[in-house]
Amino acid sequence: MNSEPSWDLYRTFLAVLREQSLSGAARSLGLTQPTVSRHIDALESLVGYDLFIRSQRGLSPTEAAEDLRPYAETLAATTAALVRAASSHGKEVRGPVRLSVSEVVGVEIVPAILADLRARHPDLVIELVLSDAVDDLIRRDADIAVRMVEPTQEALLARRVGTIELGLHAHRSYIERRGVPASLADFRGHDLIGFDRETPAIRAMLKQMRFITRDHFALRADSNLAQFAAIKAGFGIGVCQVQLARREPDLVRVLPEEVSLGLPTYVVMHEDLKSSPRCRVVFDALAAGLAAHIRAV
Amino acid sequence: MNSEPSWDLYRTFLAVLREQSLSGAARSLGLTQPTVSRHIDALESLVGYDLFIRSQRGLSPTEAAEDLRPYAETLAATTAALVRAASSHGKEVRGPVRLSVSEVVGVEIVPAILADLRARHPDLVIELVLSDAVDDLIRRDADIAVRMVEPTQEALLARRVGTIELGLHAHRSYIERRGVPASLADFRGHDLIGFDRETPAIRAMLKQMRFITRDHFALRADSNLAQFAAIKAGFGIGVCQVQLARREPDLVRVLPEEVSLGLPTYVVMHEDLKSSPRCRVVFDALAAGLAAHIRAV
DNA sequence: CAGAGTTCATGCATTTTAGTATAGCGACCG
DNA sequence: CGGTCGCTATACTAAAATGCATGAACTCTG
Repeated sequence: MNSEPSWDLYRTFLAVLREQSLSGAARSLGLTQPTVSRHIDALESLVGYDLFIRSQRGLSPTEAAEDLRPYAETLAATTAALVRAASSHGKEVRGPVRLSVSEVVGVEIVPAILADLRARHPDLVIELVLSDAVDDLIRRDADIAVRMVEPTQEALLARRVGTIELGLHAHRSYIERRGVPASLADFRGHDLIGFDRETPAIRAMLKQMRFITRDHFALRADSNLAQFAAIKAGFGIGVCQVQLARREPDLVRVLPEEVSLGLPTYVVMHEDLKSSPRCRVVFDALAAGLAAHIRAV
Repeated sequence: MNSEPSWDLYRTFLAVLREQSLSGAARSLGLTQPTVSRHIDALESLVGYDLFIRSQRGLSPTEAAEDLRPYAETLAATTAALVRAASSHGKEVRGPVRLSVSEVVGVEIVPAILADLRARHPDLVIELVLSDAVDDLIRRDADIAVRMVEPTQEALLARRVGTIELGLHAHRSYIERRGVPASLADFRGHDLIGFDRETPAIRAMLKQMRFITRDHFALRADSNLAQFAAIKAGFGIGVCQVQLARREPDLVRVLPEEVSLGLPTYVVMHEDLKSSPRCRVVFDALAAGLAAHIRAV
């Protein structure tokens, strides 16, 4: 137990965890393999036990190393956030802003908003992360996020932009081929598009459709984007955002009375960043753009 | 914009922020002043602007440096957590566990629980932090926390241990001198002990005592511990935990019907740590100890 | 089964980084 | 007002970390 080790050891440690080899880690860090090797040696002699099992085709992490991984990941995310914050100090709107949104929102909604924003601020750089993880902001994986649950952390600044509505939809070609189900019970004879693994959000949805379980699905996909694409391709009936479906002339809503779920939608940002002009601008643009999207008929 | 800088620069940066001088930072880090100076120089040339204003009596951080501070603090907390996690790997219950509890809980309740625990596990080391900050766990400032609000982060493992009840109390000597107030309106003629700055928790309490405002207090202290001590010293009437007051033979409860507030109490831990025996043991001991304390007559 | 392409480990030279010593400047105190 | 003490900045030296070159072991492929 010497004095605290160099923080660089943790960076190397994480790289080795990710690359599963000293050589790979060295490449990704811009170092050489012996250096990486020495870093890991130092870390291991520091903690007093082995972190990796060496072999000729790489290093495989021990259980202990995996336990330490989340800390190292947090460190990496935080240094990245620090660099982002540092690289864009000042009153101008410039530098990187890291954005975390869901797949569907990131592909179908925000690009237009960002394009418009970028036109107004040519020095703005957007890093777009497609993720639903709620703690992205706390862990500094992102500066700004769009989330469908109300944020409860005090350190977060949230603005509600309306309610995204989910509903059942199908392509016109499918409806012409198979007809419209008259009721939920009528689903038995239809091709349903649904989830693969169950998540809390999905459980809420299922409460409305008690007859439906995972077994009824003819296509199972966890990606909402893939589900949406399947609906548009006429594969069958599935859930998607009502506001998005309206933009597609050939999508029709199915059983709007029986199945509807509103997702309160928020733009969320760390409170620390509210004094940052570039984050402020992106935050406001997102809030305005999403609100307009949600209100659109 | 070179390749990523050494993470050690961030550590030095934080030390300089804290010590407000290169020499002080060097002392706290076990480095020398020129080294620290070079680190700061490197960081400044990297971000492209000044982080500190040099003077003969130290360095004062610029606004930009203060903006970066929270990131550096997170880094420090995370490395510390990593070291803690690393230093206690294995099946035995040993090594440090960092505990974050409120002042009152930390002084009046937990010590007994910890003493008992330590007797059973002599290799356990407890780091006790007296804090109410809700994000201590996410930021890895602590491994385990006792909180009076329900945690909402998914990554947290929480166990409810009961409800801590708050009520008005006074020392017998005070009551003998001044009598018991007959109603809330009767408080005017009494010496009240209360808060200095208003917090969300206090606002909830105040709803029950609409007649009372900050101006009525004869003693204002933000420290609940100081308030409790003042009550015990016979200074006047104040709010404290009912379960704690019961242990003091000379404390009597005032207006139990009119003023009562239940705080749902949780022991909270990061989900990552549930596989760590030492954390598990502390978590369970806290849960059991607090539950027993709350149930005690 | 041999050769190409990986991997990690090790010895040595070099570069980088840290430490030592010192000078200069300002504040504080008697 | 002079002496002391603290701070930072700079030149020089020592140490430490890195890179290079190489060797040995293993995998994959033709």
